[in-house]
Amino acid sequence: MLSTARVTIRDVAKAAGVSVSTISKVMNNRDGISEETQRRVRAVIEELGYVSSESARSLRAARTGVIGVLIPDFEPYASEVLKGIARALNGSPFELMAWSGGAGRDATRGWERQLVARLAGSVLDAAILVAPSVTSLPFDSFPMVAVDPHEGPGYLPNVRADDREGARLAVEHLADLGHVRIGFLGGRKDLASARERERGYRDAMRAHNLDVDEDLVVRGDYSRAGATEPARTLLTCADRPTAIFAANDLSALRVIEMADELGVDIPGEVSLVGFDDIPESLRSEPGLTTIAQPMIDIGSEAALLLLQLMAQEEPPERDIKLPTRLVVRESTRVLRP
Amino acid sequence: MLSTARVTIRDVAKAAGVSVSTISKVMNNRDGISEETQRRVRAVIEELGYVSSESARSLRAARTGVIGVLIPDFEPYASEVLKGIARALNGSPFELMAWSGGAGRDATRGWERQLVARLAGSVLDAAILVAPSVTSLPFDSFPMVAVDPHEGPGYLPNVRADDREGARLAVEHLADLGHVRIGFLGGRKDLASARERERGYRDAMRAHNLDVDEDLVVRGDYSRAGATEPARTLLTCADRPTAIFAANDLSALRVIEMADELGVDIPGEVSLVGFDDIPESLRSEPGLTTIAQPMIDIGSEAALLLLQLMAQEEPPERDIKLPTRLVVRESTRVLRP
DNA sequence: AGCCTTTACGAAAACGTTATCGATATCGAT
DNA sequence: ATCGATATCGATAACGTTTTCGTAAAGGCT
Repeated sequence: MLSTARVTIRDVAKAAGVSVSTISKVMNNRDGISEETQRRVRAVIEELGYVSSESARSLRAARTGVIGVLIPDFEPYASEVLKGIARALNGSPFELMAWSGGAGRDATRGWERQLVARLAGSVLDAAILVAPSVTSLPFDSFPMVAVDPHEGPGYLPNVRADDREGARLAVEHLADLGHVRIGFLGGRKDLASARERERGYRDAMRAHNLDVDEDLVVRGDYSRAGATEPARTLLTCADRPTAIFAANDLSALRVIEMADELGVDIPGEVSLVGFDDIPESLRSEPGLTTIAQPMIDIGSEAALLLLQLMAQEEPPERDIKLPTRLVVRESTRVLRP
Repeated sequence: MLSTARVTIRDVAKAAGVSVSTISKVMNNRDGISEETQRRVRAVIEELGYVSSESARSLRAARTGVIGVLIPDFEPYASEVLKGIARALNGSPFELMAWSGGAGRDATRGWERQLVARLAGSVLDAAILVAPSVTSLPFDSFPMVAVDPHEGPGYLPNVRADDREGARLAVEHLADLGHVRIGFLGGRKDLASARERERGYRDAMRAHNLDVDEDLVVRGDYSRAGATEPARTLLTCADRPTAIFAANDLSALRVIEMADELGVDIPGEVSLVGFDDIPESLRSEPGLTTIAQPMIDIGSEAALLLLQLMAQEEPPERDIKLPTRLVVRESTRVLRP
């Protein structure tokens, strides 16, 4: 049982007294093999515990039956989207693989371009790209769907939240609480979502006749670490804002940590709103008021869209935008003068 | 740019006017290639946008630089563990891949056995198995670590929670609240964790001089769907228990749904404790009292252990057991007669 | 009996890489 | 000028599959 060498299709062929091609045909349920031979071959396969090598199969075969999700990192947002994708693919004939290549060496040309090139057509039959940052991809016949992509509609078929409206909800909530000096901590500038949320922020500020102090507009990269300096800037600047809208929850959670370090009370001195409603936001102290986006549904919709693309069907909608909603917890409070 | 055919190493060789071997050597930073040639080759690679095919490379090369996490499904528990693994692997030279093959056709011989056989040695350099159910795996030289495995210590190097103690905490909590008729909804019987939690339940019942009514001991499979019938049994049986300890949160959440359907009030009529403390438990109505296990830490520890194994180091401990703790929310209440 | 179709199987060529090893060319030393 | 060492590169054989195509045998038909 504890064999060190892999048992190959050749071993099976030899043991069964037939050719390699026959084994392959049996494995893939091709016809042209007699019942009798099939039985014998299957018995040998079972006995030797033969399983075909994925890389060899991928290399040769046209289809692999696996759908890949390419993500920058296994962070909370991607994890939730993944759950949704898995749910939608459950019962389909496809296997699901998630590959995180963000930290890879060659970030210059876009991690997703590299990953797609490496995996497309051989390892993968199709892919869902989460937060891709490149404009074009060198593959036309390869089915792909983007979630929270770089470009807006028109680029790849994509699924996203209504980022602008969500941002508007966030600012409106703060304005309703009486806040005037509202700072903004932005996200990865290469993503449409970050730009849209900033637009929503500016729209809503204007709609409420509030001035945008450009000193209070800073940007991170959606990651926890990337939010450190922007958060410090906002919390320590001369005329500190009384409220902050962070473009995603991970950044907002970093603001909470920084505030704690700096002795700034949230929501006593500063109110804070995030975006996403990742599970972690529920556990923070104080609980984070945030704009919830339906991450699981986004994943499911993306998977469904991809399935349609793979079936050569023209999907009814190639730019799917899902609604957000405000979730009020403890990180926001009425401004007291 | 929109080329339909893949650009192979041969194309690059032709374009650069050198042999295929030279391209390969440049790609892999082997020496024996002059600076001058390297520059020219790299330029062509850049120009053509060449990226080597993962499957071809996997097939031939000894190492791939990829660590795989094999999970039955992208459900909350596995997702949290994945976050921990990703965190520990961040900064390491390895890429991370998660493959979900549980739903695969051939569940008979154990999904992880199939997956390992398919991926080991070619696609993957090493693997972390989450909740594997097989006793032995046909690979000795392939580094593997199990999380929440079938067997207890001695099988594969593994990381797990202190399941028995956790279960004890759960029952003790219910007993302290005055409950006597305490039901148990078990998990996948092929996993050690499920057996340990049941043992912990029985231990604690005995320790509190409570009888275990075998009619109140039912079993699911840790999944939401699998908990449906056991949950119904417990909630509709003649002499209904006043409290239920579910072996994991997913099952507990199903109990909440069932109770809602059946018009049973939680915690008014039945108290409920889960196990895991997955993010979803925080959002349930009522909030689920549960035994928290450090899923992220479990993932990190597993990754660290795997790294040691891959470096041929003998790890200080091959059976890592992490502590649990009781988290009281709203699904449990003092028994009122 | 002759011919054509069908069935069952095998030989061999891919798939795109990496690794081994041999072949030049260059150079310094005798 | 000869020799041996060193640098640079290319042919070629793998890696483990799938697929195409050919072939032999068997069967059905006139």
